[in-house]
Amino acid sequence: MLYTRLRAFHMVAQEGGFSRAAEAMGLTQPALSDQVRKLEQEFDLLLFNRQRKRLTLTEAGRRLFELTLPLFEQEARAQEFLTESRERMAGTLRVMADSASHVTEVLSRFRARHPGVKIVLTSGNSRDVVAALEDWRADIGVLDSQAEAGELMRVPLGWSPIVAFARRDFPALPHPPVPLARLAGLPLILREGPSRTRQKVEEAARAAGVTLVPAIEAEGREAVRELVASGAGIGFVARAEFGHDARLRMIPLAGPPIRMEETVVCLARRAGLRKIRAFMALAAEQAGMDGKKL
Amino acid sequence: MLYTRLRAFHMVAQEGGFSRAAEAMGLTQPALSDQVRKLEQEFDLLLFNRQRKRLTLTEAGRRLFELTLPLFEQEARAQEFLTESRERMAGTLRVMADSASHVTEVLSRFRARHPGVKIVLTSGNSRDVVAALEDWRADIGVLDSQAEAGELMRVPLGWSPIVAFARRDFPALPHPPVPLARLAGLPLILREGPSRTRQKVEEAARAAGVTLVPAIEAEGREAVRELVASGAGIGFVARAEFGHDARLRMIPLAGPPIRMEETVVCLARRAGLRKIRAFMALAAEQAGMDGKKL
DNA sequence: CCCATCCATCTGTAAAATCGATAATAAATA
DNA sequence: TATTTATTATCGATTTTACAGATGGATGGG
Repeated sequence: MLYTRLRAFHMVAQEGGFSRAAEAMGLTQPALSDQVRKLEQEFDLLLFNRQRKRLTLTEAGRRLFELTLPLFEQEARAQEFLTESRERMAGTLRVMADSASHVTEVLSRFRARHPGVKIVLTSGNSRDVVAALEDWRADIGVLDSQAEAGELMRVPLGWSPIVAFARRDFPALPHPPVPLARLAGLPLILREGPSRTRQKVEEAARAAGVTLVPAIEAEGREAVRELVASGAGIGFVARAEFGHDARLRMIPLAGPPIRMEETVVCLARRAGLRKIRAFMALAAEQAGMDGKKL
Repeated sequence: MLYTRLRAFHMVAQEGGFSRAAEAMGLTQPALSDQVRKLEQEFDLLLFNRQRKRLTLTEAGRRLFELTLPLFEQEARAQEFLTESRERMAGTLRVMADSASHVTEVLSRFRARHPGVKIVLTSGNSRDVVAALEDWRADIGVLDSQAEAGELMRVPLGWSPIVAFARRDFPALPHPPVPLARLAGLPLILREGPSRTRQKVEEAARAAGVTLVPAIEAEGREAVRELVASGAGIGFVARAEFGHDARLRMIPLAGPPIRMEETVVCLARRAGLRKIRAFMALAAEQAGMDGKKL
C-alpha cells in the first residue's frame, strides 16, 4: 500500500537512517528497507543516496519529503482528534433515565467503585433515551422494560406498582384500594402520549373495560404533580416515584398491580466497553438483591 | 490500520453512502462497512447517523471529515508527484557512455524498435558512468569491461585493439606494426589518469617491461586528438574510435593486441524495468553477431 | 405488495507487511 | 592490521489485515 511506503520513506528521511527510524516506529529495520526499496522500484526513482558513510536524500527524495511532511502532520492531527475524543469519553459515563429514582443506588455504588469516572445523568422520556443510546450520546439508559431486544442489552432492575394520587383534601374518594373504574368519572391528569406511565395505565384500563378520558394532559412528572397538588384532579405515578410531598395523598389501586418495570439498558453493540460492562454488572447485582421496589 | 479506516470513513462521507463509496473506490460495500465500524468502535465515537433514509454525518463525523479532507488531498499530491515522475522517466532511456562509437548501432536498432522512447546520450569516463548508474541518473552505461560484477549486469559488446596514432608527417617512425618499446623515447600524449585507454596501455607497457612517460596529459579523447594533430606527439586510441581525421595516421602496434572491451551495463537491481530489459536484450543480440570490431 | 436499494454481519481467503536470520560493507577502535 | 560496532540489503517464513462473497434485515418507491 502506498501509505505504508510513504510512511516508511518519511520516517527514514526524518530520522536519517533505516535503523533509527525502525526503532522510532517500533518496527524492524528490514521492514522499512523493504518498503523504501519497493517505493523506489515502483516509481523508478532513487530517493536515498546510500553511498558510503551516511544516508542522504536525493533531489527527488527531498521533494517527496516536502510533500510527506504536511501529509503526516495532518494524519497526526486526525489521530489526535480521535484519541482525545476517546480519552475524554473514557472517563465519563453518560446515563439517561426516564425516571431517576430507580438507579440512584446503582449509581452511587458505581461511583464508589469507580471514583475516577465522571457521571453525567440526564433525563428524558423512553424514546429520548433510546434515541440518545442509538446516537451514542448516552452510554446507559434507564427505562420501562418493553422489549424490541436485539438492539439493546437489558438488565431488569425491579418493579414498582403504579398508584393514583390526589390532593390530601380531594373530595369524593372511596377508601383504598380503588378500582380503576371508580376513577373514570373523575378529572384525570395524564402525562403526554408517549409517556410509559400513561401507556401502562391506559393498557390496564382497556383490560378492565374502562375508558379513561384525561381532563388535562401535562408534560413531565413534575407538571402532573403540581397540577394534582393544586387540586385539579387525580394523577398516576409509580409508587417508588411518589416521593414525600405533604400536600398529596397516595391512592393504591385495586386489582392486579400495574407494573412499572425499570430496566437498565445499553446498546448491545457497545456492551463491550469497560465502563459500560462495569455498570451493567453492578445493575445485575443490584437486581438480584431486590425483587420489588417500595 | 488507521489509514485504511480513515480512508474508508472519508470516502463514505464524501460519497454520502457506503455502496456509492465502495463503487467509487473499486471495493465492496462490506469492506467499507467493516472499516468504519471498527473506527467507530476503536474510538468509541459515532461518525454516521444511520437512521432510516439517508446517511448523515454526526457532529463528530463532520469534525473528522474536516481533518481527513486535507489529509487525502495531500496524499493525492504525493501520489501525483510520484506518478508524474514515473511517466516522465518511462519514456526516456538515459545512456551514458565512455565512448559513443560502439553503441551507436544498438541505439539505432533500439530507436527503430521503440520509436516512442526518447533517448538521451551523455558521456563521461568510466567512473562517471558507474556513478550515474548508481544514482539512477542513467539507465544504461557503456564502458570498458572490468568486473566488480554483482552490482552491474553486463553484456559484452565486442572489442577493439588499441592503436597509436600521429600526425601524417610525424617524423622518425619505423614501419608498422611498431612495438611499444620503440615509442618509449617519443613524446607521448596520454589521457587523464582514470582513463581506461591509458590504463590499458600502461598495463601492456608494464607487461612488456617498458616505462611510458607522458609528455603531455590531456583530458578527453578530443583533446588528445587535437594535440596529436598539432604534431605535439603520439597518442593512443581504440581502433574503432580512430575516426577519419585526414590529418592523422594510424600506427598499429606490434605484439598481442591491447583489447578495449566495450560492455553495456545496467544496475542489476533495475534490470527488471521494461526499457532496460529491452535494451540489454538488443545489446546481447548485437554482441552475438559481432565478435570483434573494426 | 413486491421489488430495488442500502447497510450490517459472518466466514474464508488472498495479499500484505513484518519478523528473524544472514550477509555485506564501512567506520571506529585496539 | 585485526577486531569490533553500526549500518543496510536480502531471503524465507509467519502473522496480520483487508477484502470478497453470501446472507439477512430494513426502507422506500412503484
